[in-house]
Amino acid sequence: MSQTASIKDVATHAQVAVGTVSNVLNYPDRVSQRTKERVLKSIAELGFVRNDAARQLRAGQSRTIGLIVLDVGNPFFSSVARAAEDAATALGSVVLVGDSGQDASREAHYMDLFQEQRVQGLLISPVGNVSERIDTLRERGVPTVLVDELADTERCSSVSVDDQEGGYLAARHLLDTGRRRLAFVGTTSIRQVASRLKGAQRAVTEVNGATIEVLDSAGQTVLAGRQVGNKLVERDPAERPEAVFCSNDLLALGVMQSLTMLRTVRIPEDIALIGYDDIDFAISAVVPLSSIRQPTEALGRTAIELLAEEQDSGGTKHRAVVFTPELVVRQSTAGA
Amino acid sequence: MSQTASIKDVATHAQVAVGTVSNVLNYPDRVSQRTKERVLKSIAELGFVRNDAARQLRAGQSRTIGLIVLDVGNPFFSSVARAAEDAATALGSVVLVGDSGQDASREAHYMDLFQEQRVQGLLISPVGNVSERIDTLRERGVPTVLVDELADTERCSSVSVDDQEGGYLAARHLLDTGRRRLAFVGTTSIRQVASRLKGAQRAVTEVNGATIEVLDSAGQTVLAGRQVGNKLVERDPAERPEAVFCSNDLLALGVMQSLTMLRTVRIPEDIALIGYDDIDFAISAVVPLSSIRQPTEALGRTAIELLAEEQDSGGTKHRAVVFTPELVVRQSTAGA
DNA sequence: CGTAACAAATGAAACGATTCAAAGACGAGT
DNA sequence: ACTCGTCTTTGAATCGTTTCATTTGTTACG
Repeated sequence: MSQTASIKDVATHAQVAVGTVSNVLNYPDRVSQRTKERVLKSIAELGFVRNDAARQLRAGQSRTIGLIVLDVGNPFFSSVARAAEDAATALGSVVLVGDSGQDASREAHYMDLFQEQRVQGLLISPVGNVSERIDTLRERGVPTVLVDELADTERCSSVSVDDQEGGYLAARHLLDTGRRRLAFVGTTSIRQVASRLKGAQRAVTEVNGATIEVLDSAGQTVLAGRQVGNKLVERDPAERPEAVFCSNDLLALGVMQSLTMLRTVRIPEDIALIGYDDIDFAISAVVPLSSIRQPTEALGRTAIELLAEEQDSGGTKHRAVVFTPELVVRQSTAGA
Repeated sequence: MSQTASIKDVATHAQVAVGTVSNVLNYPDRVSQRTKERVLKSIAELGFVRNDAARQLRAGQSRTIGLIVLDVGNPFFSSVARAAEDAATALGSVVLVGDSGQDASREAHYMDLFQEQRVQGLLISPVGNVSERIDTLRERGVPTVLVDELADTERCSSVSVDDQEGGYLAARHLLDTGRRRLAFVGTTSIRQVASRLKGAQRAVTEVNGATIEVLDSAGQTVLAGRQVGNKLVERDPAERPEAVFCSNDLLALGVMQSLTMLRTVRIPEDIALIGYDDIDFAISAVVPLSSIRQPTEALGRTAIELLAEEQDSGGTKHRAVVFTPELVVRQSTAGA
């Protein structure tokens, strides 16, 4: 009783064949009421629990879906992850979450892991170049859905938000409220960030005399934001931008901390500030933060839906769903 | 080539026995240089990837550790989870994270799941009464470590933070800064929350004329905090508490949002506010939030260490590690 | 040259579930 | 009593890996 009982133990105990026990578990209708009861009783008495490894081995596939995100600590991703989990649970699957931390080797590590686990499918916000690996996976019947990244629909499906449009919305809003010398803060090596910048630059070209300066940050965290903010504070006031667009809210909150720390810079009077993602904490910031809202629940849910579509079609049909972001105006970009 | 190659395919391709391939993977020293190279070449050519299910089945145990938290969206837990993941990775294990959402049935669901997966061990912040299930698991050789909850060391190990002390520290600080009519906000049905309240009450009894009112919240989220905050705003100013102690920072941020929304209540002049957890966002709040800091990284890391100890000792030795929380004073509780 | 000692390679058995062709049980119809 | 059809049950084969007792190959030494 100390060790775990197997289906064979249950069969012996209930005096039936192993196949019958299996049927009770998987096709209850095939089994007569009497034996079903007897088997269930034995299962309860022995405390039998299915061995998922054995089941998977036989099935050749797990009921697991792999999800690789750039940072689980980032509310944007944790929200997407939660939505994906809920949707997957409804389909009887489990989501395994891996955090790449924007590190290509960690990303590769998780891909290896998921491949060993024979996951049903993969949802990924890629860091490195993973297209070859995705091709390999597809050949092997493991569909992939890119998350927060537009896919070539020849290869796989994707759910994303129009980052260029989001960048445009943010910059346009800053320009519309009278700011001209803008700064962009973000890790531009990340594709989404680069797109947001591109959108912002487009908005800037539409307005005469507007400029945008790019400040690269070491990551997309609150800490990285604080570092950039400190540099801004050190500058001669005349050299400071009139408005700062951060590629996510964590960065923006970090920048805000630095700027407001010494009370020499006022937000939004001296410098307007806008973030991206509209995380829950944006509204509670020192100065409530304007932001670009992304439909995280829809992203997570749709990712799972597309994965199911891929599976149903045998990995032949791909679809790229693009959501549109939304400007949320708060005090940090109030009147010029 | 479309389907996944098995170890047998590799063996055939490299013209060796399956056992040899297995040895190349698991005991490279037992294999001669020549064959090792040949096998590795075949592995690369066939794109062989280990089938983890088969390996687990044979091993009788997985390299997976289950972690069940109350809410992954809560930075406290995501930080603990990340630390645990890092520590587990160093030991060659993977952490599977389940979010119970403070729902006993979801918690049970994840426990079932983890048991089917034959996890190496379980880390859990319990919601419901799980002690019997933990006993069952222990009998079956699956050690459990309670996270953020003190364990009876007769049964299992635990890592926790002294919640009563934390509650005491928070309330004492409010009292020390001259506040007398306190309010406590939290979901008191959660044990940690109840302990924090108890500690706070202890501090209150030490000071003449001090009182503490308990406001139960529907959950421990920003939203729940906003609801409580709205009720406070609706009250006659004379009826409002002088200081509010929230059982976590999310709640506190929510309360802060409500109180500062209409600018009728000033923090900390009219109402002082202190939270719990000291999440990254606490410092960036409208009014930087005082809080009680918990050593999340140490919690996660130690949890994995204790799990390893349990495994080494065959589940006989248990240890309860209790960390001490720390008061972090910011503007939200500034001078009386 | 014989043999002991060691290294390397072998391949069948085992892990625990699912599947499926085959056998068994039972009742109805003739 | 016999056959047919339906419902239930059986148990061997299978999935892919690891393990380990055994065989095969090689070297060293007397």
